[in-house]
Amino acid sequence: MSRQTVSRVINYRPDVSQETRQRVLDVITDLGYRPSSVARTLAQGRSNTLGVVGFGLEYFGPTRVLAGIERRSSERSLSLQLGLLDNVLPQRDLGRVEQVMNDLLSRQVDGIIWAVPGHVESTEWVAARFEKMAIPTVFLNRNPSPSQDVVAMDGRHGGRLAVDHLLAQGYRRIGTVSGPNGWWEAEEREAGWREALQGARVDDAEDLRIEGQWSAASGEQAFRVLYRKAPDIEAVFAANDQMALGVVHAARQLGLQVPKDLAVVGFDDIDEAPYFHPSLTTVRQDLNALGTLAVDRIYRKMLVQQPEEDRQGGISWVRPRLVVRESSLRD
Amino acid sequence: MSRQTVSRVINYRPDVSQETRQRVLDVITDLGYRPSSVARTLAQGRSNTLGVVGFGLEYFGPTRVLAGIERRSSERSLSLQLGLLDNVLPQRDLGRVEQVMNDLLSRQVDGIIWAVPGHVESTEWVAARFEKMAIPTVFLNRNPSPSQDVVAMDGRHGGRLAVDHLLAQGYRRIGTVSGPNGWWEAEEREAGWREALQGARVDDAEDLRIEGQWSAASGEQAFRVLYRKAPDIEAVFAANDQMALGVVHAARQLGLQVPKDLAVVGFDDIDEAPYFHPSLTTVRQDLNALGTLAVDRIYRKMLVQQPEEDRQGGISWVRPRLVVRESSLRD
DNA sequence: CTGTTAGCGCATTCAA
DNA sequence: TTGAATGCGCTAACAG
Repeated sequence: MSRQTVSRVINYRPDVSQETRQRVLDVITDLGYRPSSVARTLAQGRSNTLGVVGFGLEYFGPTRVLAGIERRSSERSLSLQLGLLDNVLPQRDLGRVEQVMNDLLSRQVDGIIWAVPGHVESTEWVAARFEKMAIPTVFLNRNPSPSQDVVAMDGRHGGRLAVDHLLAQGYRRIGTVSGPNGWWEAEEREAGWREALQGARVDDAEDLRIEGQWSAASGEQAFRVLYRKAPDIEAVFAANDQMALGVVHAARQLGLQVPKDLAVVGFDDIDEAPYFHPSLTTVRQDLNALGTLAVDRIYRKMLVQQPEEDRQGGISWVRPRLVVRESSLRD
Repeated sequence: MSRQTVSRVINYRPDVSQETRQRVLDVITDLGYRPSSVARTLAQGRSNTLGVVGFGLEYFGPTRVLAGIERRSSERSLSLQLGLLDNVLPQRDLGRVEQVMNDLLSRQVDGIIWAVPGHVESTEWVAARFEKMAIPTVFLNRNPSPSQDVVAMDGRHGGRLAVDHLLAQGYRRIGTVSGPNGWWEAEEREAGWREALQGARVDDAEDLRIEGQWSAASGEQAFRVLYRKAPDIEAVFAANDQMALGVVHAARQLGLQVPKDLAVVGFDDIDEAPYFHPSLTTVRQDLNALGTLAVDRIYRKMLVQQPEEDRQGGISWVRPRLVVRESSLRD
């Protein structure tokens, strides 16, 4: 029997007779034969593999997104080739970036999901880097661009949800501990805070904004500074749950009770949030959905033969929702 | 110029003249030539890739270990091929396991790190599954076996540290909320608890042991039951920080103050632990080191030509350490 | 429905 | 130090 016939069988081609197919299958299981996807990739030029450029594994968000990507990929029978970056600014660690990209490309991945958090100082660079690349790419959580496919969480909406909730309870002096300057997600959440306040005709809020670094320690530190500057602050929207935890911690040490003296809302809804003391009101993101969407999106791009055709790009938003717990409830 | 010469250049072979080498390198950068690792793998039979079989990305431990593995791999110029399992019992999800293993093997990975948490009901199966496999393999966090290479966290030691700390402060009625029955790591930590108590001649502790499921919710639930059975309980060693958080939560609702009425010690030292209220005493594991060690270990195995030679197996332990905070401090 | 020929891009072996 | 022949395991295109 020829190798061709075998190839046809393992590729589920219809043009093989039933008995031949069965005979081949029997021998295959007998011999424990395992088709080499390496050879197959070389011959076909495609690998059924997705390249994912991620950002560390120390943060909650990126990790959960990756989990979503992994699950959806395996459902679609795609393997993952993973490369992680430690710096939000790829251009600051060119060596590593080139190593990762090179690895992905030389392995013939069929598409790339760029899951490194967006940052003002990197958007230009990333756009340029991918400009001439012929490979289908989907970007996660960065600013929309007409020429790119982006899948993102609507942090602005989330910020509005959080602040509207606080406003609805009568709070007016509402501050925010934002994420690090320059991070796209941080700026979106902050914009949501600002828009909600403007919508309620609350002015002079800019002095109630302070930068954090995502960590609980930075949240604690930030609130200390904020409180010194504006002791009349009534509520805080923190751009993630860890910082919210830090804010609560600082408030307690400053003799403030949460939520009695200070209302706090976080962002993410990490698993521990319901068990904090007080339990934390927060904005929940469906990170898993984000990953799923990214895979589906790139999967479609991969199927299209003409790379020129649906270059339309565009952004898909995933909307977060508010989860109200104790930390924001005025008595 | 022949392809052979090019091949020699990109493989850093010594037998090329300086000028030829330079000429080739120039042309390479000019053309943006990128060697195909697929073709290289096919020709050489090795891929410079590590296969990692991990366990979800929803848990703290496995994720951090993976981070350590990734970092060390990239330092050693190894790529990662990732496959995730959702069930601790591989034999319960045969389809997925075979899919993952098949994928790794058909891609010619040079070694496999099995990073699925050990479980009594799976140890037999896993051992059998890898018995005849010729590929270098290192196992993470499972029971030592003479024939296998295992890298593991010494949870037993960690448990002893936690309980000795409680004993040193005069507590005697020390309970434990363990991890799910059957999980190797859970049983090790529990064994540490038991050994420490026996070492201090504290008997009758078995009624103070209750099973949790790693989650904060399960910890809360467990402590409620425990407290009902034994209201004289003075301290709790929880097998992870989330459950410890749940215990604190339950205690508070039961009218107990931590640490005044109940001392609590966790395990893991998640980033939020210092910011809990009260801040959480816990056993810190260097998960990054665990990953690093695993990569180093398999790297060495990969280099050995004779697969038979150093079949000695053996286990490498990583020792956790105690971090004392408020939740366990009497007075 | 099945077999033949050719080639994917590289490394190994041997010859020059 | 360089080049030529051969094969890694598979699939595309064509022929039968």
